[in-house]
Amino acid sequence: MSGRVPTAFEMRVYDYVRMIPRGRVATYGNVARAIGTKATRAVGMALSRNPYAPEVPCHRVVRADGDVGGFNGHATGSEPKRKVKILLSEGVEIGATGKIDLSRFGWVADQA
DNA sequence: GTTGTGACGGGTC
DNA sequence: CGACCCGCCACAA
Repeated sequence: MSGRVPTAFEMRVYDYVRMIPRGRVATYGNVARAIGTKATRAVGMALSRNPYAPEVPCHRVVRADGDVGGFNGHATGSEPKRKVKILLSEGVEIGATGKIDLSRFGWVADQA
């Protein structure tokens, strides 16, 4: 199994993402800001390494544009975005382009 | 210790 | 509108 131990930074990301409620989504920049950093990319990197899946709902973390991001973004034609389906299952509305209305589903820890 | 890259964001051309 | 660039922090080689 993985001999790699998650760093404190990654733990902050997981801890925040883990408490995202169902039917809501947070943006990378939002998470980065919430844990006290500006590295939106580092947040994505931590989620890519997400050893706590599916406990940590990485699919609930989307881009600031409302796009699902790159965790499954190679859905060309016949292969639908798996994470998108999960989000739809959780009650998140997604446009035909795969965009999410952050003004409605965008979640912030401050509201928790 | 240095270099490059990354599941990003925002600004500019 | 889309394409391009820069900057951000963290991590792997």
